[in-house]
Amino acid sequence: MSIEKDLFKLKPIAYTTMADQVETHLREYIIKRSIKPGDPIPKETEIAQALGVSRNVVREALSRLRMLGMIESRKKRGMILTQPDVMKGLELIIHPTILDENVRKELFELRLVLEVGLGDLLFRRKSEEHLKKLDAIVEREQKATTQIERIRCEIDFHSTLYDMAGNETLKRFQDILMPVFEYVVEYESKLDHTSVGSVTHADLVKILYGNNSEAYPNAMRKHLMPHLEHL
Amino acid sequence: MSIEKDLFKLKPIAYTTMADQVETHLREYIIKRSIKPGDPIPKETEIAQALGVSRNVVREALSRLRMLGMIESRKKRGMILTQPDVMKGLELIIHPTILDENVRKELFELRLVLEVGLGDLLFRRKSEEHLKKLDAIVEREQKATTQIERIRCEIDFHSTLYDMAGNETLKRFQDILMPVFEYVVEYESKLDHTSVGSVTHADLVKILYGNNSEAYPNAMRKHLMPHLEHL
DNA sequence: TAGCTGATTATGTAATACTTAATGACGGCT
DNA sequence: AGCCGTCATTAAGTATTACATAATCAGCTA
Repeated sequence: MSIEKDLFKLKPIAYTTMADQVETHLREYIIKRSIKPGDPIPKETEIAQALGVSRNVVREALSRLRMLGMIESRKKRGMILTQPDVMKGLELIIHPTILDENVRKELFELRLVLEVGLGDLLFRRKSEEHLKKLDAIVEREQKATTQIERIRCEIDFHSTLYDMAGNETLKRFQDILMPVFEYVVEYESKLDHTSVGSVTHADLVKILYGNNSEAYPNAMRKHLMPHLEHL
Repeated sequence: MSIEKDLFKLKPIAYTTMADQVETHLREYIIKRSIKPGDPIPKETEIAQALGVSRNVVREALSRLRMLGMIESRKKRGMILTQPDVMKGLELIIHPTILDENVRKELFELRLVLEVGLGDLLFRRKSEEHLKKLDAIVEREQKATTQIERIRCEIDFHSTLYDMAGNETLKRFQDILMPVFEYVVEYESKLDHTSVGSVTHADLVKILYGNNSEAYPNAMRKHLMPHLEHL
């Protein structure tokens, strides 16, 4: 029995196809020649010939890089390297329903970590505009009558925080993960009935208006406490 | 002039190839039928015929999903859905040299955010083992004579923190981003000469040994202060 | 029963031909 | 001379065919 397990650990023998090899070849090519966005890369036929494979295989490899936004191709003009969106890859994989329970849970933990650690970016980049927007959301929330409206405010509030942080990559990260969060929260809400932490959104806004950046992390921790207790 | 800018905003007209369409088709297929890892998906020829495209195009789409680890294929057995590694996509894109300056900076900010927010995971999951390991690293660091050795300790210390957090996804995230961090730190170190925050690694370990999880976030903030000041 | 053999099946690879869009050059027109 | 339309060219996108390869199964034989 343990022998079998050991055998499995040897993994299904890393079988690499021609397309795989061409892909890594292209990556290396790009890196070694330090090709920059906008620079052209060789034609499909040239690559095929140079590597001694069919154009078909080359196209598979290129198709992958294209999906990740690493290259763009126009007819006749050939293909050029493009500045990829770092988070594109994440976006392509993350779909709540195909992720397994545990990974969803881990991603949600990641969110908690991010929001607690967000303080310094917020205090450095906050603006009147953002703070007013938060005020408006808090007000909307207090007037809200339905659960749906409250949840919408909850989402808006935290999204606005990410906006405030002034980090596009982080914001994008959050946008991609959002659907997963909603999924988890929905699950959690079946356990405890939307219990609220001892620090409210209004409290957080008050802190953000001030200058005491030390107060933020633990305030946010208290705000998120209901979630943290699930860990 | 403003007219030209407006024209550019119309974007390069979302030109979608057959492969793109087949790809999204497959994604929808998988999601709508709620196919689980291990389940088989139709044969290449079946897909091609069903969608009225050449097998070639289908293979390009499948090749993409395969790269992301969403499917696996064996000859004859056909293809099966697999549990993708969420961070695979990131790994495929992130290479320090092809990322632009600004993105690298943003990713580094992300790191700072993560480490400050890490506290709750650490206090919930810490173990004697991990703490002892941190002790050892601190000791090694204090005995270190070369700059290289100190940097190695720095990396080990923070990596161990991520281990301690007991979140595989987060750990993987950190592992992927690491090369970028090193890149940024190298850049930073040319500005100020590895100035150290007022809280040392030893101080952090002391806090982690204790029970006061409130102390962690601001301690880590002080530790990272030299970096934070660059924001 | 065990094991060999060959048929079958689905993916991997190659080769060819054609379509389409973008580019540029040529040549004619005002 | 400068503008414009036409046409050839180029490289990517798509389709088709053929074959290689590996895994699986069924059937046959010892």
